Amino acid sequence: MPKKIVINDSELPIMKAIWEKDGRTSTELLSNVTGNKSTLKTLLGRLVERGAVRVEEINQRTYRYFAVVSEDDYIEGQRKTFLNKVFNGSTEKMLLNFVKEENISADALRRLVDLIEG
Amino acid sequence: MPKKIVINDSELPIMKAIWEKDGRTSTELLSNVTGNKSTLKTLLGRLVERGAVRVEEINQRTYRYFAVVSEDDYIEGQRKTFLNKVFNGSTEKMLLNFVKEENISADALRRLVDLIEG
DNA sequence: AACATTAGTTTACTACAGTAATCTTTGGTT
DNA sequence: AACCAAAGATTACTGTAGTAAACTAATGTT
Repeated sequence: MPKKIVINDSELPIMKAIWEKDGRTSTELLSNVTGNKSTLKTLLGRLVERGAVRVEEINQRTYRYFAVVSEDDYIEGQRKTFLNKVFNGSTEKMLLNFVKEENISADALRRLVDLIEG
Repeated sequence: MPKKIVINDSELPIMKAIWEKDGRTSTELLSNVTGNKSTLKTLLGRLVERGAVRVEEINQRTYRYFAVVSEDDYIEGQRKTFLNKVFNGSTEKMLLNFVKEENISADALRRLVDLIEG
């Protein structure tokens, strides 16, 4: 199995910017993320190192950055981790908790039902 | 605001054991958790240090452990973090994703609707 | 051409999670 | 009383996240 590529919290804003628009140069990219530029550059470098992001060299001073790990991959990983860790893998328990604590309306649920049933 | 008490992943099994039954001695407690005893003892100590767990001394060699951070507190923290981090705080997006990816049935949702509407 | 600006690389430091061995008591056993 | 087993405390080591300064190279500006 290809070992799971981790994206940690400080790297996430950078990934989000890449997901938002693939193939930007680092300048474009990082101008869309807040924080110390040097730090951001380090984080971007680590993402590349670990294979979450792919670089394409345009010329000696311009690189374009592309997501290797997709947002869906990321969400899936987070969802599964969360579900297992907090609700022992039970979607039922999870749903119940969200509905109760996040005040999800009956209407919102009905809309979901409609969506499923087409 | 009372600063948030973090419970990290390796500590979680210990907390779960405490939530399951409050007030056990460390021996009872840790026998319900797998892993190297020395490690577990360290983790339990850190939980006490950080105030997630409270100790009551019975006598010089026996202590009982009680949860200060409740399971609900923990779940709430995790839920909020997850929601913000992965779905930018949108319960709608989150629900949609779970329903799609975790194959939640229309029936399960209807049961939730009933529950809400009483 | 000299220089400042800026992109990208290297180095670095702290905090903390994860893991566990060792040391120190102290209560139980022979 | 002597000793052992076990509880708990102390110490410790590695890896990685988070943060950022310093260095280097290349480019555009005057």
